[in-house]
Amino acid sequence: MSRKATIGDVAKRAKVSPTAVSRWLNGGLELPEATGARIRNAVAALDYQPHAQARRLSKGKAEAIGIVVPDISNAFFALLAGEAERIAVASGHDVVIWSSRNRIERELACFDRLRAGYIDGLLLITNHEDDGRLAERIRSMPGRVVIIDEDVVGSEAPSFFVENEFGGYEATRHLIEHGHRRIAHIGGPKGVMSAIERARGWRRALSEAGITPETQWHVFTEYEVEPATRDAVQLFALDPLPTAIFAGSDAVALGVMTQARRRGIAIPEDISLVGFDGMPINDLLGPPLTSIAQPIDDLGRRGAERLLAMINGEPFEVTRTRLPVELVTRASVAAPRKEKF
Amino acid sequence: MSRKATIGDVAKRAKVSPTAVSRWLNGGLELPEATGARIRNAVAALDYQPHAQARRLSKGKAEAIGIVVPDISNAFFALLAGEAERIAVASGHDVVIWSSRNRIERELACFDRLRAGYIDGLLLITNHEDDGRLAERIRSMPGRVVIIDEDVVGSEAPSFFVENEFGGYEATRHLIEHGHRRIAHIGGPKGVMSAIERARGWRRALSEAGITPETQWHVFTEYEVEPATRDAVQLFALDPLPTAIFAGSDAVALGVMTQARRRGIAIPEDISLVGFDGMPINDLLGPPLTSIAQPIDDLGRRGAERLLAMINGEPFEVTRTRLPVELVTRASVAAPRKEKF
DNA sequence: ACGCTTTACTAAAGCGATTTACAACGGGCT
DNA sequence: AGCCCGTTGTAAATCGCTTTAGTAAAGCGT
Repeated sequence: MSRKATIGDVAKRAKVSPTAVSRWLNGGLELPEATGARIRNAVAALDYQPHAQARRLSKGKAEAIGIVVPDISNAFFALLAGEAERIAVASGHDVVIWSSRNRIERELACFDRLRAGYIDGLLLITNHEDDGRLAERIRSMPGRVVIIDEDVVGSEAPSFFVENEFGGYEATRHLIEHGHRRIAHIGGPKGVMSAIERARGWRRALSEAGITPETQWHVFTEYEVEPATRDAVQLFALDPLPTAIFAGSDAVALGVMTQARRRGIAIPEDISLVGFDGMPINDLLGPPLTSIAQPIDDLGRRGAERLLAMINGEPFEVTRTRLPVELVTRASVAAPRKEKF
Repeated sequence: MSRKATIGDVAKRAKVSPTAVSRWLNGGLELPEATGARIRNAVAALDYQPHAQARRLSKGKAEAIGIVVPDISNAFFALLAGEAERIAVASGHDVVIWSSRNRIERELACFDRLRAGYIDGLLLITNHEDDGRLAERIRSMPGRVVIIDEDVVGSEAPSFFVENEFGGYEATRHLIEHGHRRIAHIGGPKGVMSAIERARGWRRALSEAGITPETQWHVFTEYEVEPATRDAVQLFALDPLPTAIFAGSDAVALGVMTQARRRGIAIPEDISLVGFDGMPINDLLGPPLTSIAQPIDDLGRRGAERLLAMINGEPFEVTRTRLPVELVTRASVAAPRKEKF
C-alpha cells in the first residue's frame, strides 16, 4: 500500500503549485477550466483527501464539537445526543461523545480537550450538583459552551432547559384530579435545578389543593434506575402508603415500578405513578407510563444549533431558554382505592 | 484572554529548549530534579496543554477511534457504544460516534474520515445488507477496522458476533416446550447474517419437533420498533393466528407488542412472545419480555480492546469470535390456549 | 594529560496543510 | 513606448509539536 497522497503529489501531477491546489479546492482561487480540470483529475487519480490533522492545525479549527452526557447508554441522553449529533454532522462537524458517569473529573477533562483544541465547542449535559469548578471552567471559555437540560449554577453560557416547575405542577394536578391526596414525590438529587423546580411544582399543586405534604413524602435519589430502585424503598416504607407517586424522571419511575413489582404492589390499582421525560418506551411498559414529555429532540437540536452558530462567530450572549413540556396520559394513573375509616 | 501558552513559552520560562520540554513531558528524557521542577512549574504557571492538532500532526496519530452505529438513540447500540467508549477513553483515546441511520453513504463517509486521519481506527456496527462497497473499504484498511454484532459479507477484519443460530434455536425450543406448535418468526432483513442465522435456529427447532413452518410464518422486517410495528401486521393477518412469535430482536418484539396492544390481543394469554437481545428494560415491559440475552457489554468491550490493540501494533489477523447467548425467561411466554376442534 | 563514557541538554528538520504577499505575462489605453 | 491592470499563478512563512542526530561539558580511569 503506497503512502497516502499529499497536496504536493496532487500539485506535481497537475503541474501547478500546492498553493494553487489548496486555494482552488477551498474556493479561494479562480482558475481557467483547463487548469481546474488537471487538478480535478489529479485529485481523482490519487484519491486525494486533505490530511485531517494538517488541515486542522493550519486552520486553527478542529471542525468537531464535544458532547458530555452523564451516561450515553441511558436512553434519554442517547436520544438527546443523537439529535445533537445529527445537527452537527449536517454542518460538517465531527462529534466526540463523552460519558462522564457523573464524575466531575471526567467533565473537567472535557474542558481540557476544549482548551487543547481537540474540539471547537462543548455541549454540556450534567446531572449532579457542581462544586464550583464546572462553573468556573464554563466562564473561562465564553462562546464555546452550551448547557442543556440541567443548570450549572454560576455558569455563564447559553442554556436550554424545560419548564420543570410547570411539569411538576401538571403531574401533580393530574393525580389530584384523579382523587389522590397522599401524593409522594421521588425526585433528583438535592441541589440540582431540575429536581428543585419539579419538586416546587409538586408542592405548589399540593398546596393549591389544600394538602400539606409530610416531610417523608419527599425522597431524593439520582436520575437512574438503579439508585431509584434502591431509594424507592423509603416510599414503600411509609405508613400509610401514598396512593400516588410523582417520579422526577422516567428512569426514576422505572425504579419505582421495579420496587413495586418486587413487593406485589400493583400500578395503578394500588399506587398511581407519573414520570417525567416522556420516553418513547413508556407506551410499552407494564403499565404504560403517564409522564411529562420533554421536547428531547428540540433540546438537542437547539443546543447544537446555538453552539455551532457561536463557533461560526455569532456573538456570545448568555441566554436561558425554557422549552415547554406536556402531560402525556397513559395507564399508570387511576383513582385511589376507597379507604376504610 | 491571552493567547494559549505554547511549548515555546514553557521552554522560555523554564530556561530550556522546546525539545527538552517535549521530551521530558513525553517521558523520553531523564532530567535532573531541578530542571524537571522548572519545567513542571512553568507548565503549571502557564497552564500549558499541548495543542491537540499539532501533536497529532507530529505524531501521525489521531488518538481517537470512531464508532459507527445505525442509530445511537437505539438503546442496544447506545449500550454497545457506551461500553466501547469506556474502554477507549480509559486508554486515552477520544471516541467519535456516528449514527449512520443505515445509509451506506454515511458509513462510507466514516471510512473517509479514517483515511484522512481523523481517527486511527473504526468500530463498525451495521444493520443492513452491504452492496459490496463496505466490504471493499474494510479490506482496503486492514488492521484499522473491527466489526461487531453484524457481519459485512466479504470483509476481512476481526469480528465479534453472538451465537445467533443457537439463540434462535433456544427461543423456539422454549416456545415448543410450552406446548406451542404454530410458532411464527418476525426477524431482521433478508441478507443480513444475524437474521439468517436466527431464522435458521428457529427452523431447526421446528423441524426437530416435526413442525413444518408455512411460508407466511416468516416475516421480514428491520431491527427497529417502527418498521416492526408496521410489518407485524402480516403476523396478525394470519389465519389461524400463530400461538407464539419469536421476534428477531427486542425492538422487533416491541413492535409486535405495540401491534398486539392495538388489536386487543393479550400477551402471553393469546400469543406468546420471545425477543432477542436481552435489554435491561425487558423486565419492566407489559408483560416482562422473555428474550435471548446477548452479552452486549462483552461485544463492545472486546471489540474496542481488539481495535486498540491493533492500533498499537498487534499484528492484523482476521478472526471471527462468537460470544454466547442465554435464554432469560420472563412473563411473555405461556402455554397456548386450548383449541376447539 | 589523554581519551572515553555519561550527563544534560539543543538545533533543525519534519508533519501537511493554509495563507499572505508577491510575480510574470499579455493586452488595452494614452 | 510606457503604464496600468487583470489573469494566473507561485514562494515562503506559519500553525505547534515531535524526533533525529548531535554537541558541550563533566566525570573517570590510567
